[in-house]
Amino acid sequence: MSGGGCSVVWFRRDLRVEDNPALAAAVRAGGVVCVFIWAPEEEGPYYPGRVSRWWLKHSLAHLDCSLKSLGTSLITKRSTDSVSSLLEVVVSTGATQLFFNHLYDPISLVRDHRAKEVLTAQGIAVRSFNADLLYEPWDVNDVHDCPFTTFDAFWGRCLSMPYDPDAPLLPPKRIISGDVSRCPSDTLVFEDESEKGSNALLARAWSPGWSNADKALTTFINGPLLDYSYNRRKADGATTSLLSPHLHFGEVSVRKAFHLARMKQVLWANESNKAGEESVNLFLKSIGLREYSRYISFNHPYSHERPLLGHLKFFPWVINQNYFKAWRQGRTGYPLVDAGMRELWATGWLHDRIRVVVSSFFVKVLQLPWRWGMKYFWDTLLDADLESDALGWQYISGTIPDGREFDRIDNPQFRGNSFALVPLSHDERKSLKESTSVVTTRFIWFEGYKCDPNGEYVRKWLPELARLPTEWIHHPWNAPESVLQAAGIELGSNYPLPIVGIDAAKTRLQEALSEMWQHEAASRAAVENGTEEGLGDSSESVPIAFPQDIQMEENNEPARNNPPGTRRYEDQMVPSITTSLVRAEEEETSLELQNLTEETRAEVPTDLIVNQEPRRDMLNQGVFQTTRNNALPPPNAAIGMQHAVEDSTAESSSSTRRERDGGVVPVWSPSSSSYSEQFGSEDNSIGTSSYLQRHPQSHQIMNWRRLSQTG
DNA sequence: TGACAGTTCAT
DNA sequence: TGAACTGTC
Repeated sequence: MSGGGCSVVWFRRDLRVEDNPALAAAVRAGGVVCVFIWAPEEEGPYYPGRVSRWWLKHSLAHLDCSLKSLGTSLITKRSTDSVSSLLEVVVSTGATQLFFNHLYDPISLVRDHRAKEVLTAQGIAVRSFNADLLYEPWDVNDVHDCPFTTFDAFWGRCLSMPYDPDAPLLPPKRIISGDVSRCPSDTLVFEDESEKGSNALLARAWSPGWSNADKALTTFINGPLLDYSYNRRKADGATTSLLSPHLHFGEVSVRKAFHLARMKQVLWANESNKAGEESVNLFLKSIGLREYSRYISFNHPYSHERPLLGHLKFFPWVINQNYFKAWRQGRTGYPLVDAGMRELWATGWLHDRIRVVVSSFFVKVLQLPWRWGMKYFWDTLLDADLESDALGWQYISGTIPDGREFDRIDNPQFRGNSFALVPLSHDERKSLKESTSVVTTRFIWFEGYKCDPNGEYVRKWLPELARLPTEWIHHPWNAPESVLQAAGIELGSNYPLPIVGIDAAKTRLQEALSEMWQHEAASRAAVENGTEEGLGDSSESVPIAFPQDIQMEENNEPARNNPPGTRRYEDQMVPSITTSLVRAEEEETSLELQNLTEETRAEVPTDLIVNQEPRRDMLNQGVFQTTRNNALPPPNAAIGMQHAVEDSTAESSSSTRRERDGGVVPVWSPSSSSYSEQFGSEDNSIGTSSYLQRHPQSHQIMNWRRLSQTG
């Protein structure tokens, strides 16, 4: 044991000992105290769901075990204020240094900045590291030194950076423990009695913990990766990497995954194995999307609750809690959607393709507000991840520049080939011959035939449809009565009729979109006239509250011991999932968060430590520095007036640059505090979608500074 | 080789 | 829908 002068390593979502830069730096510095602080109330409405807490519990136990074998252990603290608890740990152990790895969700950005400030003020040396990304968000910029606004451009840049992502670090061989005799652990409670039964099933399918994650990675790289491109569209999870929950909790290093996959790619390229090469590209792209979600979150910290494209704030979402309930329960009448929702409920897992199916349906057919769907995913997914889920839902909702176009449920295809007008098959013609119908085409749900061609997935999760022939499995509403009878199905009775017809959905979508554009135009006109500043802003920027039935579903059963601030979905058929507290005062909370975050972004990192280590530490000089509006391209005529005005009033900022390994780390001065985010102009339009070309007035990302003023 | 139709797939 | 790709003449 070493006495004072030890280092505290603050573990969060980096629950591994391998390639953990904060841990490695602490080990090099001498005595180490490892701490995990459980303060879920700090997450506000994003209190972790049942399955997510289950994972965390086991991952922490696993980490503790590894640390014990290396010579120390994991101190756990229950808290409602992470920073205060952190300070207590530092004081009680006599530590002089704090090390942690970066997170990029809005709450962590604020919290970590505060931790740096508070501890630095106490004379503690604070250093933070990149353990979660290939490249830090502020290192990936376009030729104007602005952040990218489309994935393709972003990822293209990542793959052509002048320096490779850091090679993964080996686990420490031994850790000298700091003095924790005056720093006892709290017992952390991650599940209540009622949840234990459901959670027990999870252990059959999943093994949390960093070394299990490492095994999963190796298994995937040496096995399913080869056929990843061929298999990836199938609905069952057997061919995906299954790494996402491990990645969420930082049990596996994304850099290790990247380097291992790249090595395979080189190997397969030498063997002229085209499919293998393509598989690696696709796998790396999915890693890239995860990177991009952090990038978006860092550059637009409101992206989990506001559309990034301004005009979408005028979209009249359908506020229908019965639709929402039917979707959650898997009773929409669309078999693939229902199968997916039931799998999600039962297992906490969904194949990526099915996530796209159920969320597209949610947004485009039911036209429910995407944040409701995102919140439900948050509560139920094993790999719930705020940044990735926000990006996914914004993509599906068409609220990011390269997202799915919203105005495309039109004829006759629903984007993504989900609905297609197809000729009747031979069998169908035959079966319809007896009737007098002259129909020769029909709508089917085409996506179903792509990712579940034989209907096995649907039959697995919807046993009531098990006897329906494959021909009709994805569109039972088209099946002849005789077929339904033979399969024991009575639509509207033991399986629902579609709750919304596709034609009705298309009609409503068109009406809603024209309403949206009208409001958008009116708002813009008002702003340009200077009469009514931001007409419509008052409603636009207030997120639609989560549904009452979630909010009001208090759990009244006294025997249950829910974590504070949780609610239940009582209407679900499967018992015992908890959902997080829905904010009662949504508006205030958002505003507070935004202001806090803005404050964070407006300041220079207070990284006062002189770097002694050669490489990775240098990367951290610019940690959580603010934005780069000093490098914005000239205001574009196509961009709304209010932006031009803001640009003209924006303070110019100065920056200095430091050389690092051929790269450059920006260090921003306090004068770069004004934040004005906008899209580049046409000349900057790498990957600009046709949608935006058709609607240049919408070619802007919602300005977050204005939001915080008007929200 | 090149024009053209059919196809596939979107981050 | 439309860009990129495939196959045919």
